[in-house]
Formats: sequence, structure tokens, C-alpha cells
Amino acid sequence: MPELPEVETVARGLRQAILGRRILSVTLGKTDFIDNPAALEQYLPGRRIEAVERYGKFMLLRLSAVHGETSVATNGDAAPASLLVHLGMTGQIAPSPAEQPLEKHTHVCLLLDDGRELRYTDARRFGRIAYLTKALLAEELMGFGADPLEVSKEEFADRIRGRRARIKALLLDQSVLRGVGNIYADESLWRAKIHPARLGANLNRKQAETLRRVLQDILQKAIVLRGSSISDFLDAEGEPGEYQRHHRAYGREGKNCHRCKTLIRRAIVAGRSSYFCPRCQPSPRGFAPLPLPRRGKVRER
DNA sequence: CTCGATCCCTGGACGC
DNA sequence: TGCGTCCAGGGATCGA
Repeated sequence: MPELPEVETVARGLRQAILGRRILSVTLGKTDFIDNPAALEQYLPGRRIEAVERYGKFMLLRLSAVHGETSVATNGDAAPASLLVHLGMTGQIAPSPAEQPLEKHTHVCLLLDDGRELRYTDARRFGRIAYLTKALLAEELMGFGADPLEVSKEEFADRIRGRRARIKALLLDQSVLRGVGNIYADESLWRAKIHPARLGANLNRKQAETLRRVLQDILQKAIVLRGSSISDFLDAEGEPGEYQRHHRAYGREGKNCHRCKTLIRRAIVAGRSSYFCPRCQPSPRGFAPLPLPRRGKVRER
């Protein structure tokens, strides 16, 4: 599940691999996850990929203007634009030699001017792709919260302590912080010894600052290790990440807490499976974890 | 404002 | 061995 570290890893790989390439043509498969498929076919060819940026869990491929000849490009769509890519749960994007057979679930192929194709595959199609003009992009990015790696102590505390929602819900809310998902929310709460079901407003300043600090540390370490591969995340080079080996809470139901040996438990918080240590992360009143499953469940390495 | 429920989608794990 | 069922989850949306 690509979150900030995974998306950052992919963006860096893409930056190395396709910066400066020109898009020659577009081939689409299933398009129900693409905002306006016709716009991709109409406006991408001829444009150069000038930058690859990350914004929360989005990747932004910055595209050059289409210059010169008139073509059919009307309504101001010759200006610089962006291709927005969200990997959803199972999205992968990577360049391949154009002659290489297509992986299953390949839905977008961008033929590049060096003979390769930038291919997007996504089994579940929870991802999103959109061709956006400058104005549409600005509109799209409105309403997102702070970058968790950049957010100041004061802003973080304000965004968390001013809210009566559960801390887990706040960490997952992209309008509070952009880029945190289920894995890094649980990992940072474990490190900060804060139960996911606690309310943001009930955290004191010290707890909020601890949470910010460990979240930043975890995200940075995860980026260095190229993200977590728990199901099928692969980066732009087709390589898995390594951070899953460092998970202390996520996916560890029934295993020992690395601090106190108590069994890690699971509960549904904010509609998501949440993993925590019932001893290190004291629960709010009346909040019970799910019963432990009798048989072992999937394990990560 | 905050909550839960529902939907989208497929592959893999699990139970019998 | 095979088949049905459940679950994973980011995000949108809707009703309470």
C-alpha cells in the first residue's frame, strides 16, 4: 500500500529513469480509474516530462508545453500541464522496453522517445490518473494538509489537538497531513506509545510533539529503505522495499511487542485495522481490542 | 464535526 | 483438490 515513503521511492526512481523524455503516444486499457481518458490520448503526445514531484501520496509528472504547430489542441491545452498519478492500493508505474510483453492489468502505456514505455499497472484499480491543466491542478491540491516531513511543531499540535476525532483518523486524514496511511500511522503511534483510539484533543503538547518526531523519523527511515513491501509494492525499478522488516505494530497481531513482550492486538479504528500494544499504548475507557484469532495469520518476514 | 456503512476492485488466505 | 467466503484498504459519498 503505497504511502508517502513508497510514493517518494517511486518518484525518485522515475526521476532517474524518465526525466527529459518526450511522450510519443498513449495506449489505454481499462479507464474507469482515469478522470478523462480522452484527454490523455489527446494532450500527452508531444510533451516532455520535465519534473517528477510527490505531493502527499500523489505523483506529479510535470509536462512541457506543446509548442509550434497548431494541431487540434484548442482551449488553451498547449500550455504546461501535469499528469497526476495516485497508486491506490496496487498501482505500479515503471518504464519497460516497448517490446517487452505487457504485465497483467496494464492500463496505461506511454511510448517514450527512447523506445521505452512508461507503463501503469493496477490490479484493483483503486489508483487514479488525471491529466490536469495548471488551474485544475491547483484546484485539485487545495484542501490537502501539511507535509508530515515539513510540518512545524506548532502547526502539528494545532492540527491534532484542535480536533475531537480519534488520533488514528486524524493521521489518516489527508486534509490534516498529506501522505500518511495505515502502516505509518500505526508504526508512529506504537513508537509514541499512543493508542489509536485516543482523541486528538486529549493529547497533551508533549505527546503531540513526540508523535510528530517519531512520525518524521519513521518516514525518513522508511524512505531510506525504499518503503514497505507488504503485498505487492514494487518501486520504479521493480524492486521491493525493506522497511516491512522494521514494522513494530502493523500486521503483527498476536506477536510480541518489541518493548514489553505483550501480544500486539488489533482493533478497528477509523474503519481500518489498527495494530497496537495494549500495554504500551493504554486504551481510552471502554475500548477493547478484537479477540486474537485462534490460528496464525499471514506473517511478514 | 464526527461517525459508521457502503461501494469500488481483485488476489490471496482461509474454511470445509 | 476445489470451491465459496472473507478480507485487505484509499478515497468518495451518504445518512445519522
